[in-house]
Amino acid sequence: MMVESASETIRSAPSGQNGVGSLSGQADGSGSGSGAGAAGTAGGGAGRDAAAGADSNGEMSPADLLHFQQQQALQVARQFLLQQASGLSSPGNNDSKQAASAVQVPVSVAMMSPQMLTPQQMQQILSPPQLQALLQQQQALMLQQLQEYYKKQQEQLHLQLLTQQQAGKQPPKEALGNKQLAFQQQLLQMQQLQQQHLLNLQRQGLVSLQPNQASGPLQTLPQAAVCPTDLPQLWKGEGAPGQPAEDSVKQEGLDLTGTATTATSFAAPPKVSPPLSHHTLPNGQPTVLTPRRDSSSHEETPSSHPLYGHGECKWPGCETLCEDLGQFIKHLNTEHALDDRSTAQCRVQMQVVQQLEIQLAKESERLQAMMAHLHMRPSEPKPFSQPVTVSAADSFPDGLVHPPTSAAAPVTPLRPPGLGSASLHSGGPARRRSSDKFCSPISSELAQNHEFYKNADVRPPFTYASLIRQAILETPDRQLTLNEIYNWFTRMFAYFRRNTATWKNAVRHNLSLHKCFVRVENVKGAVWTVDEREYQKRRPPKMTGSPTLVKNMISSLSYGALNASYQAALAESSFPILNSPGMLNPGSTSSLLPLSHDDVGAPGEPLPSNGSSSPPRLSPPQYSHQVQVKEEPAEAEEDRRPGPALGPPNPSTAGPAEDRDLEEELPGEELS
DNA sequence: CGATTATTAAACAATC
DNA sequence: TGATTGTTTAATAATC
Repeated sequence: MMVESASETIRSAPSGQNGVGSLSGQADGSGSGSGAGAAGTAGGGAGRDAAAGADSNGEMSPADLLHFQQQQALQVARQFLLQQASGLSSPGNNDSKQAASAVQVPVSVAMMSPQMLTPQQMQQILSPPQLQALLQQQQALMLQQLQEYYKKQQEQLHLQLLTQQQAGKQPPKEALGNKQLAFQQQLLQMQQLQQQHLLNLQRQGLVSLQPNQASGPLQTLPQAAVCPTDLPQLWKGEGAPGQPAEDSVKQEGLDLTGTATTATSFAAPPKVSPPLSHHTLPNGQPTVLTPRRDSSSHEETPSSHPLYGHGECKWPGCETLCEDLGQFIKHLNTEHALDDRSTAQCRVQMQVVQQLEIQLAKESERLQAMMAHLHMRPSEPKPFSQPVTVSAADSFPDGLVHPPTSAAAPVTPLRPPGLGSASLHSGGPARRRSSDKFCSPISSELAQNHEFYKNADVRPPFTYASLIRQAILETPDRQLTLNEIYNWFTRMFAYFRRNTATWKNAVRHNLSLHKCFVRVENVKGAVWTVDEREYQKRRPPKMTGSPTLVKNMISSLSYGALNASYQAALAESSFPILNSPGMLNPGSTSSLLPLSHDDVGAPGEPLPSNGSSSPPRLSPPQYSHQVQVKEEPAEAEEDRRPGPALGPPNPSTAGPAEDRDLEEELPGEELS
């Protein structure tokens, strides 16, 4: 124990190395200690890799942003729990316990002290569906509030318009026309705002929240997470355009800034004191919305009371205004003393809570079903998945954003749906090889949960080696430059959008270390390829002798065989899509899986009988198209032949087999 | 418990 | 010159 804790503390130090230290509250607890210990040597701060750290600085924005927002989502959930808990406990301690026991959500846990929970703990306590449900509710609530808010603003606008008309004594037609136009535009834009916000809420952690947090330290963030009224502020907020993220949003946000400000100015509430102070409140009065002039009081009284807010009593059905807390307490004691009426109201409140909980359960069930539906069949034409992959190059920075996909499947739970609880132990490093093993072929699992990993800051349960291999094999020509590999990582995994120095180093390390990765020189530089034989060789030793080995070998063999045909069949269809320059994505995700049956196999050496490099039989259609459309095809071609690679459908005949078989024939070997 | 593998950190050289 | 790319060594944790 001591050791662990020690290592933990130490570990935090290196995290700072990323400069981004701040946010790297580092929930991930990536290394579960491991390397940290090595920190003993740490003294000198990485001369070169520190430089890499700098680069991480650059990337921090989108990536860390994402991470951060996820945290916020958790925070929201946490608050929700807190409120539920307090809502239950405060009104009447009498029956609250029974009520609590009834719930499916571990309210009991929540009652302990949700605030103390770390995101990880939250993740553990709440199953993803539950969390999701919580978030949904929260969102629904906020939406409601938001809509009311905007409705009010619209009314105000109407009013304003009317008064202007009257006051202005029938301004000339065109003037009026203009005004109306402007007005309509405002309405329109307000609607846009609404939608925008809605979207944001839906994506919850995935997108926006841009402006402020860039500039501000994160302390401000946690609370800012949701309050709808904050939005105008955000928009106004001199929009720190720093973020590369989310073009559309940014853009829209900019548009809106102007109008937003005007709109708000109509509606009065000065930016600093939003009319409604708090989101939340499952229990009660969304009425909070009413813009209060004297926001002064509401500004949290030092020792606030859960039933007191906005200068008024929040006891159900009672909105008595109280100047200060003292007065409120007095009011509470007189008006809501322990009597029949109060207890009855308390009971009602409990029922409300119960109802909510039931609803929550239902919603979470529904969510689960939805997720099951969406994730269980990767082959299905992903409705939304056009995003990303703008072809290797620089795609990554925004990889996380746009996908409408995120809108739909967005915040996804914190655990890959496909996996059991196994893989995630909160910070647990992915080193669990268990999952990496045969039991879950990287490709299929990746395919299944690929959306998840893309958006959730969760460490994928695969080894670096298998990931690298996957990246390489996914490309048409089975070769990638180091940088492209990096990009693949960042594109495919939210997790790898942070701590770049660390994992990039690991990637390089793995490339060098494992024989299965072969570096091929190019005119333009070097690319990395996979020597499948080596790769397969690598695994068996690990589990040598184990009874499972045999089993696995067998299964893998059959799997491989099956897969071969499957792959062959798919080769023609999916590949082109994959490669096709223009469209990219839609295929990418789905095509991804058939591609590599990867890890599964690991049949010792059974497959490629040929020790030598002779191109094995296989090779049916393989890549007739090969097209390295990718852009930056340059290097690809180089390797084998300077000529325009595109043409020859059948490369095999083309060149000197030797070097090429190295990479090209790989697919074959895999298959058979 | 020892061997193996994976991860992380870090130093360093070569190259861009 | 600084950044990137590769190699290598070491410490540590997890697994078998």
